[in-house]
Amino acid sequence: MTVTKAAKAPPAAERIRQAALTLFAAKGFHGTGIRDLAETAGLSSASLYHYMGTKEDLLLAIMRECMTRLLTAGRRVVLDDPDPRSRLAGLVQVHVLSHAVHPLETAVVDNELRALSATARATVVAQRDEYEDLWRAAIEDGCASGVFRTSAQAVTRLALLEMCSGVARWYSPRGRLALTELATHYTEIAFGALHAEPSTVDVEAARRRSRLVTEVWGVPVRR
Amino acid sequence: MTVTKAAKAPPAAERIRQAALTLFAAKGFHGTGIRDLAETAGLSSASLYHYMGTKEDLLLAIMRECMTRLLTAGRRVVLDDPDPRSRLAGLVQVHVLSHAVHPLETAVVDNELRALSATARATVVAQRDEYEDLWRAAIEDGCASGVFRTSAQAVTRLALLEMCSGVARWYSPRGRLALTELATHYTEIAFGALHAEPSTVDVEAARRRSRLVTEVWGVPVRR
Amino acid sequence: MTVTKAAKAPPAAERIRQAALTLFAAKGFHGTGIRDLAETAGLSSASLYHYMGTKEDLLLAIMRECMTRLLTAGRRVVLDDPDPRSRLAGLVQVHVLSHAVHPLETAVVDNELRALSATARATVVAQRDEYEDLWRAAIEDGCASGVFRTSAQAVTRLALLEMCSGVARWYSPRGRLALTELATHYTEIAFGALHAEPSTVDVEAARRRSRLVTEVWGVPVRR
Amino acid sequence: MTVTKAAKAPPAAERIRQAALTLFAAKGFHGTGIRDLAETAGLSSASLYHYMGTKEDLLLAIMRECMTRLLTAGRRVVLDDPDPRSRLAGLVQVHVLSHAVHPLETAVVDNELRALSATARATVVAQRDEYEDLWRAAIEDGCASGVFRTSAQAVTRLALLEMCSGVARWYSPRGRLALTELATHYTEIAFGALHAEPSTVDVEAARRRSRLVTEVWGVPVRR
DNA sequence: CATGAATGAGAGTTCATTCAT
DNA sequence: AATGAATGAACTCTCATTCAT
Repeated sequence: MTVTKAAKAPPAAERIRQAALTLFAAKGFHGTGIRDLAETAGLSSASLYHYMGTKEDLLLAIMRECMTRLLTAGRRVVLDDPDPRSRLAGLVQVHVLSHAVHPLETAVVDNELRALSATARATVVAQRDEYEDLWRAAIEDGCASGVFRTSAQAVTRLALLEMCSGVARWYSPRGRLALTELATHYTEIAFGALHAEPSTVDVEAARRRSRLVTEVWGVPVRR
Repeated sequence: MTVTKAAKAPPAAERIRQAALTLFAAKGFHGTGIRDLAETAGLSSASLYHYMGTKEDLLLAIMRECMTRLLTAGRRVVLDDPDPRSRLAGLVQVHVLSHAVHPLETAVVDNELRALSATARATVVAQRDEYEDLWRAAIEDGCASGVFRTSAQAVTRLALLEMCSGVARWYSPRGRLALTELATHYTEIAFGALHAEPSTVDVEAARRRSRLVTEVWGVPVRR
Repeated sequence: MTVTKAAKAPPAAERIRQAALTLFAAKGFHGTGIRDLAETAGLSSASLYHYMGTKEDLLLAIMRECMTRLLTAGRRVVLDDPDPRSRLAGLVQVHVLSHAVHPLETAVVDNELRALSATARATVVAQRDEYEDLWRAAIEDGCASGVFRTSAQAVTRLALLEMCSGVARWYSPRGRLALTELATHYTEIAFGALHAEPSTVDVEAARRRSRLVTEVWGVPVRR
Repeated sequence: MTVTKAAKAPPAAERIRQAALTLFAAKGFHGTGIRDLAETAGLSSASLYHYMGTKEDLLLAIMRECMTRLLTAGRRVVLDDPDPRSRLAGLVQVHVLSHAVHPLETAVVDNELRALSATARATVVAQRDEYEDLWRAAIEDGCASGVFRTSAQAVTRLALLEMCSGVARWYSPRGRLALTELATHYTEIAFGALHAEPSTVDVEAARRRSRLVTEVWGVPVRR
């Protein structure tokens, strides 16, 4: 029956993707051998090539998928929350939750861009630029309407982005900090950095963003 | 004579260090071949081994030196500024300036820890932990004395550290932002994150920290 | 019905043979991969093995079939034309026509013998030796009866054989030279090399040999 | 002393060239593995790459060198013997001697062109075309001045070239046929094919061409 | 001080082939 | 009849490193 089948091991293609994710995140693209991947995925190295092109293709697919998810989530936030304050709060929360719940994917995107060939890299950089533009616009709009204030928008944007991405490097779901608290905390810091009025915690909005991240990644954001 | 020699190209050992720094930062440890290093340093690959041990030794030396400089600077800040507010400001400024002026060294420390063997990594991690402890103590003391306030000290510490380290990833001395402004800006964000009174810009202290970074790295911090 | 089926694509086994012929001739046995074959034949690589044994079996079958046809044709010439002059003319014409009309098969036999294992190669070499013996005997008989003259029969035989086989390497049916002219031309050269009386063109004999090649190969020799 | 050194084994680069020559001729480019080459040359497979670029570079170097020698010899013949009859005789003799004495090089040029990439192949094909043009001009001039006669110059040229190149496939220096006889014999056949007056053997010219081949290849043509 | 020569190990990738479905 | 899945062995080539000179 289909029910019993659901308990089976995931198919090879998925196992390869998972192995690549884990190893690329842990040891880097160049530090990961094809034979590492094969062993972790439980196949022979030759069998990998049934399911993938080159090792670089595998990396590119992972990065593009991750960036696509981030972009999708970011765009949804922009649509759902036109107001600059809640828009930025949404971007921060979606970014932080994505990096906390999917540290492997996001770390690979952050660290392995240089491993891509020039043409492949360009496609990911284009996605990243588009994503960062959502942040840029939110800060710009907020400054224009007076709810944000900063002497250097670009610096603040980059500082906040690096700060939020850093979550992928240290957050552990086993730690004592709940995801919602984490996201809230980062929102507060971001608002502080932009000299905005302290954010009254909008529980409903936070729940919405948690559901959004869940939906976009296809993996539940617990708690 | 030695005087005329001073104008010549730097000695081989220094050229190797510089090549390693550049390449490890640009392509990662595993992405950098010994022949890359040799070519960039202007030697044959065999000649490298007159000046260095293994490739990993080279990486370890770079990382330990960088961490030692950061630690030295951090400790000096702690000695010079016992007050938690100016202490944290000092730590932020020293960290930001170090990362802005020495992005190669700091990026290598941040990104290539995983390339080290377990024992080598432990020594660097110990340094890093000691360094982070300076931040932890500053935040803790500030919270204890009421000048700082945060619902999760550890999270704030990590968020600020990631934010400040991120400078190495994007700051360009060719950009329009001056180093002093950069450091000031990050201090403001940090104070905002800790709900501290806005920092009145202490020009004298800022100069002191700039000199400190210059001294510790042996390379002038311009402007 | 069989009639409608006749218009369809050839069956898989024939498509494989044709693919092997084309690819072995164009890229050599070792330069042709099993996946090349499969793709060209329009099957999966696994499906190939329903119709063939190993890749070498495929090569061997092609070579033996080709040699069998050449031998059959050669033997028929010997039977039809006992006179050394017309016998040699027949051998030349049959060889030249076969190589001009079937350059793939003949090129594979000429170039890929070395790709066969020792035992397989021996069977083809035996056929080739038997075939060359028909030429040897024709030249020997002609010299014995005084219609041919050469200071080194073996050298002349090998020179003529290489010359005639070379046709497969350059003749194009799209060129301006008709097949019958080609065959006649080579006969003249052969007679010159053997100091024979110039051959009066025997149109009827030429037609007979053209029909013979058609029959033996199962493919019409046009014009 | 240098004298004793002269008796030593040839240097690695030369051993590699010799191994490549032998193996490419015997098993073809694709049939020859890098490990075959290494073993035959007496090095490890990694060491090969001290002396060569890719396997294809090695093949290309061999082919270009061979074609350069043939071209050099052919051009010298054209300069030394302007008269079409002796010119063609010279081309035949130089070609036959080169192929008999250097069957490995010439066989590789004849058989492995298809193994080269398009750009590399083009350079060799250009040389081959230039070489064949020497033959074309000799036949054309001879026909124009009436000393040669053929109904299809191009066919005759190709037939003669294939015939002469075939020598590399079967001639053995251990056989009973002397090189000078071989060259003379082929000259006679060529003259017969062109309906030229039988060539009175020009011993002096034959010696000159033997010396030429010796000189161009740097290897003595014995007898 | 500097390097050419050399290599075992391993890189990513393709090979011909088998087999359960 | 046909194939997706799978693999051990081999492929070309590069790796970090050593050593005699």
